[in-house]
Amino acid sequence: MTPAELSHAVQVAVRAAVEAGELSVDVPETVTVERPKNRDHGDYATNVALQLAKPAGKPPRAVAELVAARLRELPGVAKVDIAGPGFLNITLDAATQGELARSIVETGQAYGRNEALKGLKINLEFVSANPTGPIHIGGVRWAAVGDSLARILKATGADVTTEYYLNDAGVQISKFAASLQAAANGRPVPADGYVGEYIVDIAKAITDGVPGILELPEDEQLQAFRVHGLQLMVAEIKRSMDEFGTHFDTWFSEKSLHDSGAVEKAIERLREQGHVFDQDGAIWLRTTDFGDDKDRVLIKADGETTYFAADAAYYLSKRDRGSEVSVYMLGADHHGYVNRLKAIAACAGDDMNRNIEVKIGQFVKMLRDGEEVRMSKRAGNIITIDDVVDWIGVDAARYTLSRSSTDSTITLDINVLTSQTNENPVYYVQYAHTRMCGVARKAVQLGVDKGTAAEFKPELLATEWENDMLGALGEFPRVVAKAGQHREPHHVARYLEDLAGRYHRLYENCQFLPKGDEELTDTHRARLWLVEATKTVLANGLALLGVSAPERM
RNA sequence: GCGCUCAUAGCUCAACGGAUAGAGCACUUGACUACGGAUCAAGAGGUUGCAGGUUCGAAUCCUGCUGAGCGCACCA
Repeated sequence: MTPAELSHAVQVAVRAAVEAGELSVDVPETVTVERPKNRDHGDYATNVALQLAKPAGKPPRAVAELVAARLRELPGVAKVDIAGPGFLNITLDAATQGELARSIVETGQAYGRNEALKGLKINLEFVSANPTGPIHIGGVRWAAVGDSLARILKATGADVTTEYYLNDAGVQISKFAASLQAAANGRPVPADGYVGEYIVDIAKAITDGVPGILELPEDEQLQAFRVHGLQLMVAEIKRSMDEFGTHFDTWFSEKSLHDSGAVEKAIERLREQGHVFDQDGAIWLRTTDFGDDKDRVLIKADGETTYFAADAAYYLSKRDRGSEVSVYMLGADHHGYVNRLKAIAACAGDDMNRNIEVKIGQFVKMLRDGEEVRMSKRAGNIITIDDVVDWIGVDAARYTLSRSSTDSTITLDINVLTSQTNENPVYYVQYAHTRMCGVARKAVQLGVDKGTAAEFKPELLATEWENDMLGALGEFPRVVAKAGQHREPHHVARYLEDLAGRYHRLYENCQFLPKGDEELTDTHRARLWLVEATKTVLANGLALLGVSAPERM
């Protein structure tokens, strides 16, 4: 019996009590059934009686008794206790619980998928770092979290489009081009220009690849560096993302918004909604109508459109392309943008509490020899995505960056991650998977297998370790759904760590295969089903994080 | 000055408003004639920054305070 089925059963029990006239309350739409931390509290616990006590006008324990009496009648339910202030602690038959192992094995890669966000069209934009330099550590966090989130949202039934917004227009690109030109000509980098080895490398790649570029007139030469530099930098970013296992469905060009007239059209649309006004020779969007600190300029007095105008056009583009929920993942230094971005949606007539979500991710701090390594694209002393991958590898990088809530700043100690990689929990999780593969290999060696589904005897999975494991496996779809709904992939990572720990304990306490001269028993077979189910969940979970599930390490 | 985010074990971090706040690492003590010891068992480690409030119940929600990071452009 899955948690979802049990939740439904509890709800039915409440309804029966109401229909029998024993309870006078509205039947709740959903009933929370959770895995108690303390196993003395049964396989599952529900607080439904506590929540219904007040509206029913009865003591919680009295309500609990009414529900418990009905649950006890259900097949598969072994015991129902009332504990504490009125919790219902439910214990299932071993066979009912054990059935889950077969069900998971048969569901395979699809186990964990759910429909919590069924059909919801989500546009997920992340990284979107300026193409004026390599992706730095902050962007790496978003690459890991954003890509994992996309996988999780898909597993939760959403229709997801991932997107990288390329700021390929504007002043920063001009500075980038000027920096390349200066480097190529052996001139000092202009003020506010970009420095760093990558500038020299790209400049060299351009002069090598475009013969005669240094003989062009100054302005033509600058334009050539702009075009080729942008091209090379974007290619470099795409390569890094690809190697990091991060996929974007769309690479969206800011320049295309300007070139196509989308920016002007967006302003017109916002004007029709009545939120655009003229003042001091500039054209403004009245974002203060929707919680922003101040109104924002769309077109400056000199006639130039602002970056904010492109943002507005970009939001409308996402909307026009079918997005119901546009999720922006921004760094903590951009938190001031939250209100103005949401105001764009509101000014366009959308629901700013539903159609747009802006997630703020806290910084990643890196330590080396106990000192913080500052990251600055302009200083040239930067930690790039390639550095991180070289140091700790894709799996460890993705896992480490995905296992914490984006709300918290995280500190990565380079010395620890480079010298003692086994301190990273990803190895703990991956090792559990390799051990399960080892069991499978050993079984083949012994010439035994778990038998057919019809031969599987779920009631033999009765020890506390097996029960713990089954309970944890049953949680997986709910964990994925929660991670998707909260847009927080770290729930999946933490769950996998817990699962790996349970597996290691199970391994210590339950023999899966016959030793020496022993015969293969039904208990062995049942446990092999459980091991395979566990392996399935671990592999599915790691896949959601974009981390490999190795067969050997 | 205004605003956003954060504050949990020595460290890095968890905890749909639920029961005794948990993992990993580090530390102490044990377990390898094994299905991979990259493991397990046990121990120690906490007034969840401080003070109030809300309720059956608060690390979680509300208010104030303290501390930290960040942001407050007709820049991009």
